Amino acid sequence: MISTRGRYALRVMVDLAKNSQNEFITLKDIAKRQDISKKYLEQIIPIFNRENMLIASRGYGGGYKLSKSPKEYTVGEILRLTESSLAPVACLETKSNQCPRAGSCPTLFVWKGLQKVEEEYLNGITLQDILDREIDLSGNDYNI
Amino acid sequence: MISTRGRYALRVMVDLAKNSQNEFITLKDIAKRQDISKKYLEQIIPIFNRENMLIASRGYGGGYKLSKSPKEYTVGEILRLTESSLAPVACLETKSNQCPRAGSCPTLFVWKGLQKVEEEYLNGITLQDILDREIDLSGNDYNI
DNA sequence: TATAAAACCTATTGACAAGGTAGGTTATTT
DNA sequence: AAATAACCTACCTTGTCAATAGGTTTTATA
Repeated sequence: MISTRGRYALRVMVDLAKNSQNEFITLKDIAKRQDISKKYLEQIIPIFNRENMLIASRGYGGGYKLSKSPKEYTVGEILRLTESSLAPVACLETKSNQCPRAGSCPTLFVWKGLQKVEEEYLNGITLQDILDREIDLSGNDYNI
Repeated sequence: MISTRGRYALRVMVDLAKNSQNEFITLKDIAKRQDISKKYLEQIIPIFNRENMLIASRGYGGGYKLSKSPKEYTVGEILRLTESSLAPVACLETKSNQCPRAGSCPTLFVWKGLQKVEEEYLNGITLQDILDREIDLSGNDYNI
């Protein structure tokens, strides 16, 4: 299950994509707009700065803005950076988590396939896709 | 993330599909074969009995067997019964978990789409598919 | 009919991660 | 200098997972 970290991160990125016309947006504003604890966001969002996905500016007049066009961010990469793991089962998380029966496990391919399906889906959606979709939705949530 | 409950349940069902030629198989045997705590399985497997997916027999000579053909069980239904939730995010779990912003949330369609992709994948795999696949794999895990 | 063996039931526990809160430090503009 | 913003690190509370434990009920066999 995707945790609040990943969900909040995505909402912040969408907020930035939507509200920044090349000027810096403060986390304070985003936190208020999204109704998320600013303190909590402060430990999530710097991750993207380290990966050069955001440009940060400290001090008066500072804030964040995207470093690239919204179509160059996928939901998949945003979640990979913020979620502890996107693996659908523990035995696919790390090598050390791999179970000793992996070599003969008849169900392993099920989980590998699930992971593939998920990742392909998440890698196929960009921030721009979300912005485009939002225009369609404007005001209702019936058409999904 | 799929928990041990769901993973173990699937392994037990595959074990039954594979090892039962219409006779009852004890949880003791399955637990030993799968190297899973029998006591733990005892609180998972009766779920399937209640749903008439398994036939249980108590007492001497008793055990479990499938009530239908392996091709009539999907991974999806097995997981839905054993996992607390298959929703990819908390806000899709229950109505009471739905967030107040749902009506205007620009990211909600992403999660709904993810859920759909996952469920379609899991509903598309049967126990028979797993048995068939196992023959191919026999002894190696290179071809996935 | 006693006994063994099986499923079934319910409570409890220990560990761990999620989801924050708190209090500070560093950088930058006015 | 002062205000404001990002950034860092430690802590804490709560809930769930993954079992373990100790029983009860059912049924075939000796």
